[in-house]
Amino acid sequence: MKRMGRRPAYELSAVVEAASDLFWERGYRMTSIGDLEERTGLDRSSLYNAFGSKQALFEAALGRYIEEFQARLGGMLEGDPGLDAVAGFFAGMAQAFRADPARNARGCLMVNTVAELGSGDPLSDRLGTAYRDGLRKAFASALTQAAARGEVEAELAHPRASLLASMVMGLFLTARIDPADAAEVCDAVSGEVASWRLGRASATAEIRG
Amino acid sequence: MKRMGRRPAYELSAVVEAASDLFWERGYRMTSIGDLEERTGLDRSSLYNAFGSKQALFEAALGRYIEEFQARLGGMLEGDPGLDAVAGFFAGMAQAFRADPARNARGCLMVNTVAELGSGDPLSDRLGTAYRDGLRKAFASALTQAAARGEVEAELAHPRASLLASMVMGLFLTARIDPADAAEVCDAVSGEVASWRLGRASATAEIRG
DNA sequence: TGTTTTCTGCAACGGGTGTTCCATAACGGA
DNA sequence: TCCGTTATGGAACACCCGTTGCAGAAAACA
Repeated sequence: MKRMGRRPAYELSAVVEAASDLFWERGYRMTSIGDLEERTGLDRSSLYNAFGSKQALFEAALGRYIEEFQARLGGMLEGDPGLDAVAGFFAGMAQAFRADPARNARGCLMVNTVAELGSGDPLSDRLGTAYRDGLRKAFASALTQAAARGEVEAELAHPRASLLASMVMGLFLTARIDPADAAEVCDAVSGEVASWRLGRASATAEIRG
Repeated sequence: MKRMGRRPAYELSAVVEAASDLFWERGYRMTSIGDLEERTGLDRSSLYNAFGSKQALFEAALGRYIEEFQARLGGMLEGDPGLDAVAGFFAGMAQAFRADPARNARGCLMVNTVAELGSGDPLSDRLGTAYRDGLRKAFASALTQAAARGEVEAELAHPRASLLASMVMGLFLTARIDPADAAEVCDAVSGEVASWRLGRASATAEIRG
């Protein structure tokens, strides 16, 4: 039989979430072990006992963040999504930016990480690519379904999906400069997306409305 | 009469450029004085004698970068620009990404800096806002002129300019993940911009062509 | 040439970093 | 209760960082 020892005084998921928040605000390099102690409430020794290194804790935080992000992205695909779902996704971003500007001034942990660690770092490369692919696939899936319904042109689904993936990253970065401004850009994107509907000559009606 | 002392053994602009390159590749925090010594060829004491601090050198590097970037942006506005100039700007980005993928995997120094220092840092806030405004004004100017010619709708000029500004940031971030992919997205953006021309229902012709 | 001013090379400093070690505390099973 | 195991708290480690001080070299003027 396996013998048990002293039980942790913390909840691991809560620690990862707290660490994630901190990395999100300050970035990997700027966040020190001391900061993590303060935020998580755990002593350094407990952190090292649980994760082994700062980098491993960072990986755990990134993993958690990506999972959550993918889940929210999956929300866009629920219930036979069409062009409205794509436009709605950006409208939702706008709403989120406006609802809590201070929180959204952090942008996106994954975007920040790619910019900070950049290309060359294996972790950043791997997760950055996965992040981009997740975005692209979600948009491509929605736009392909919209095309099947005759809402948009089928052959533009994939280039437009890639475009929107880059757009999302740009929006998170813009939010880091000015969340209110980013919200307006979200609305503009939403309008442009709506204008992709076949049979309309311009996006005016969407933006005016 | 003013007495002169020993003359510097370096060219200041070359030092700033070398430092800029290094910050561009590794970010502010990741770049150490030792790295800067190695890259610039100057001793620490000479660097401190010339600039006073690491942060001041970074500011000089950022200033140089922004100037150069604004100049390239101004190129878009030369000679009565219209919608083609805007589409061409993104086509030019695509070309640059493809011509030197390794170099462009660094993305954009300003974009990286905003993501790294984030909101809160006064330098990043100031320069980030200036960077975004520069992009927006350039696009707005071109789109407004295009509208005056009847190429596009006038009332969409400003929201679309903001959208494109965020798009550019997203493109530089995408380039950091995969320059070849970023080049394709540039082409897609170029096609979408071309489709803004009044009297066409879709972007198909632009992208097919 | 001598003096003044500036730049250069080298060494060191104080502070902060991520990490490790160890004694002790808390728990489960024998 | 004793033992094995695991978590905790605290101190200390070695290292790297940005920065500074200082003695000497180089240039311009008297």
